Amino acid sequence: MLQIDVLSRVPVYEQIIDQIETLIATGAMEAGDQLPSVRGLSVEILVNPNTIQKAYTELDNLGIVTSVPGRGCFVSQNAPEMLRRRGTESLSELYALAKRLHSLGVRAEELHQTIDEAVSGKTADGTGKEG
Amino acid sequence: MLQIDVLSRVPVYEQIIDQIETLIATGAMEAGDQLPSVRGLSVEILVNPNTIQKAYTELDNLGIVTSVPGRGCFVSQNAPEMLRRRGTESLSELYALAKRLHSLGVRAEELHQTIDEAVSGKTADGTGKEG
DNA sequence: TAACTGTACTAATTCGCATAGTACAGTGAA
DNA sequence: TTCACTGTACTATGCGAATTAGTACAGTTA
Repeated sequence: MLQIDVLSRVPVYEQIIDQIETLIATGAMEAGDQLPSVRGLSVEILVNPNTIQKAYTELDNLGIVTSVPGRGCFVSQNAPEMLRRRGTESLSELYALAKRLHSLGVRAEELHQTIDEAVSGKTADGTGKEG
Repeated sequence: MLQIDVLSRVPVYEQIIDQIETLIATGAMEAGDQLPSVRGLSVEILVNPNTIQKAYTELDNLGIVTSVPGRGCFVSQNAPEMLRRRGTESLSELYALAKRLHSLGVRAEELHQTIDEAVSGKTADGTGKEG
């Protein structure tokens, strides 16, 4: 289900958060759906249960999931709205990164083209920008 | 001269690298210009000399500056070209971030608008996206 | 000679991340 | 009730990156 890269600079618990957010945002998971149990997911992706719980707790604090002791962890009703708001707030990161690249000499046209590629899911040069 | 944010998740030595790169890219520093000495800068921005040296060493490895033992550290002749190449390579980061924001529900138009704001150095909503 | 420059070490500290283990309480079906 | 599941809480530990501290060496230049 989830793909964890232990070599990444991004902490495992953040990778879990990001991927669950993506699953919800893309419609792969809907409001009311139950997430994998803390212990079950820890076995599946070979990660300590504490790390899973840390991710779930943060998702709960973000209002994206709702944890019910004894029952499980479920996608909250207003998760899509929270995610969109979260994305809009993160536009500041895009702003800062674009500003930096532009200051380094990258043309505005290249920046816009990269946005188009990201939105369409394609790359113009085939260099594999995911990696 | 340099502004260090010790509360940032970005390591101090990376902040130093980024800001010196920006100074060169914007023309505030030119090829042949001498950088502050390791010890001098450490006193000025209240950072350990080893941290300064780590930044300088990395800038040297990137071909952006040239260190001369006994003389000092200078902006290399082909620094602008190296910076532009570095910026182009970093487009993959912009690609990944844009892809993620789009998956969270942020419209392509908002992404392009943010790029425009970053390039022009202005914000449409005045929320202070730098911060 | 003296004061600067970059460079090269070792040691210690701090902090975030992750793991390991144990324990407690709520839920729901057999 | 019993049992297996659920989330939650807590302590202890290990690890690695970042940073600081201190010392030392060699080249440059007035």
